Amino acid sequence: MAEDTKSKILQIVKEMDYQPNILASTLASKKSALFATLFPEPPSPEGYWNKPVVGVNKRIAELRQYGVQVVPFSFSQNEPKSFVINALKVLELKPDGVVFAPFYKKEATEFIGQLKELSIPFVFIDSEIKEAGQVGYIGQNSYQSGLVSGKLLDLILPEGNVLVIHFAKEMDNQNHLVQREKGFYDWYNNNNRDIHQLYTIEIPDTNGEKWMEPVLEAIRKKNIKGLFVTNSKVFNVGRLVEKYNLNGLKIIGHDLLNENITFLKKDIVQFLICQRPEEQGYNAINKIFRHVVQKRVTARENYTSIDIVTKENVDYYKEFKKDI
Amino acid sequence: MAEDTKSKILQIVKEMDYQPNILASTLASKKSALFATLFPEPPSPEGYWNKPVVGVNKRIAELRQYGVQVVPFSFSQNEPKSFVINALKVLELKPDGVVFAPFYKKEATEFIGQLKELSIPFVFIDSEIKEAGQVGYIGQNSYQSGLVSGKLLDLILPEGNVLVIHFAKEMDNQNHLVQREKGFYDWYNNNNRDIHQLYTIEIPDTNGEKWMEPVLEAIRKKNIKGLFVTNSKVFNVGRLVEKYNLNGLKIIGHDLLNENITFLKKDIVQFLICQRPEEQGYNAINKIFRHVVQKRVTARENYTSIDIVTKENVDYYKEFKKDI
DNA sequence: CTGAAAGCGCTTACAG
DNA sequence: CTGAAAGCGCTTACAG
Repeated sequence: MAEDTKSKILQIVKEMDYQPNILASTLASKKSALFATLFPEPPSPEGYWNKPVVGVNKRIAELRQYGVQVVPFSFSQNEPKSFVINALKVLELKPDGVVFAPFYKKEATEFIGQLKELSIPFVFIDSEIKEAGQVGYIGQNSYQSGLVSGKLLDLILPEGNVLVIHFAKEMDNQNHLVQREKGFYDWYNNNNRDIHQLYTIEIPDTNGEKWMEPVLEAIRKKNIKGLFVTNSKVFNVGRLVEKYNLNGLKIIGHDLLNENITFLKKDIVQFLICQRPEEQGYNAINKIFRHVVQKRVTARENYTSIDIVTKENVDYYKEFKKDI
Repeated sequence: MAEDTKSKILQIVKEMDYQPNILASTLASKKSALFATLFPEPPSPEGYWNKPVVGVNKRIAELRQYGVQVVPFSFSQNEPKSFVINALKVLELKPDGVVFAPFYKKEATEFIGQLKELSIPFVFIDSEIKEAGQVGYIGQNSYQSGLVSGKLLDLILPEGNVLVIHFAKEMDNQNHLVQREKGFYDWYNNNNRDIHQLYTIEIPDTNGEKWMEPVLEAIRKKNIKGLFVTNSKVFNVGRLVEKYNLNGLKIIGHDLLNENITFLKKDIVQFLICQRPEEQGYNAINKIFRHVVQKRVTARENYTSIDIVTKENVDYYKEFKKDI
């Protein structure tokens, strides 16, 4: 076709503001796509990592019409090797896209190399590795959420020292729990709140109640009045408080697990910092779908809001609604 | 067809888990729908009521494929008559559904009667009238959000009295500003916080700076140390604070207007209670669409979260993202 | 390389 | 009342 005819037509297309009918387009094209997810395995049906899966499934159900399918994989939160094994399974599947949590920095980096070799696009969820060639990241800015936690604990704690608890093991510098801790400490440092002394403790294993001893000892010997738990496992501290009848403590943790909500309502936990994990799962699938199937450009980083949840507003965060 | 043949077929349909292709369905059916919105007119391009409109337009753009159109109407925030006039225009249009803010109780009730007579379904946004025959409500639980404001101001205010400011006029009992005030007072009453005395003032008009006088007088004569503004117009108080160089005041208001964010970042305002107005507009259109076009059943009440926003987390609330 | 034809999975008007 | 045919607005394989 002659160039000027072409441009004339495009001109008219523009004038009439023609918008292709996306329904007809996807119906006719019969494209399909296979995705894989690789998330930590929740230790119980109440665990945090069940929540992103809810959002994933919701979006997948909607996208089934578009011929989209997903195969879920998971790995142990205490076993870097299980990440490697399941990452391998993902690669064998040869999916059109992957959504995963780069939980272990080293192992995740290797996996990323393999994905790139096979030209499989990927989206990070929950925590991120910068500039790793990802389509995008869905999750919180962990450092900033630590700052918020610091501010809030500072606000409600007139005196006494503070204990930061990581219920986790194998943490490296990239880990978002470490980033939260860093933000938290920085609140106290940047605002010269040195009337409070800060301590950190790492609890790798909460089977049984043996883990309680060092925490209890720290609380008693170090005049701890405030506690910050860097992940969703703040319910452990709630149990400790009830078992030993501790009172006067101010406690901040993360995420709306049922047991955490119970402790929030009992006023044992004062604030939960939340991040809408179902929405993250939903949005992560949506992002890889838009990239792979619809070839749309999406944002590199979609930071989730840092929700401050108390007894009084918790009821309006519990539901996940994408269906209004 | 014989009954048993029918049931046999339905049996197979069930076994195969047949799901109709919604793309093909809407493409073939060529249904279309005309909706109307009736919102308060924002006093400036920065005003709160521009935000729900953003969400409305976003959803409408997506639904254009489905043959959905919307005609927007608005009314003055100071003129109940303008509500009546524009409600009448809505009725003349004979839309298939209406989304509106029942801003003036009496006038809204009359409008509702007329909508029902014409069998036009409607969705409330921002504030609600209970049991009025609405398809649903999208917005905050205002009373509860008042409680949250009370708690937060209480938390940051060691001593002194509190002034509640309504920048509004013609408020009746149903008004959600009154509900917010009620929740706020109840926080102080229920927790026996009578070391603080509470006062309320109504400012109907903020043209010029004459309105500042009574507020300033109250602050000075009544030992006011904390202020709670029941709507998005807390920036007025910010201006007052800067003009008269007041300091040591603790201020809580509503909504992420740019000027409010500025005062938040300057630490003149300590907390903003927010409600994702763009999402509300988006969801309200979605709700009327699902009801009218898709004949789906939706929830009667979709309470928006009561977001607690500070200097530290505000950056993660500013964007409206339905496009990830 | 170009253009007409078939088909995606439904709905609906219409002939029988 | 029933069932076959046409059509929704696109994509893509294919004949020329």
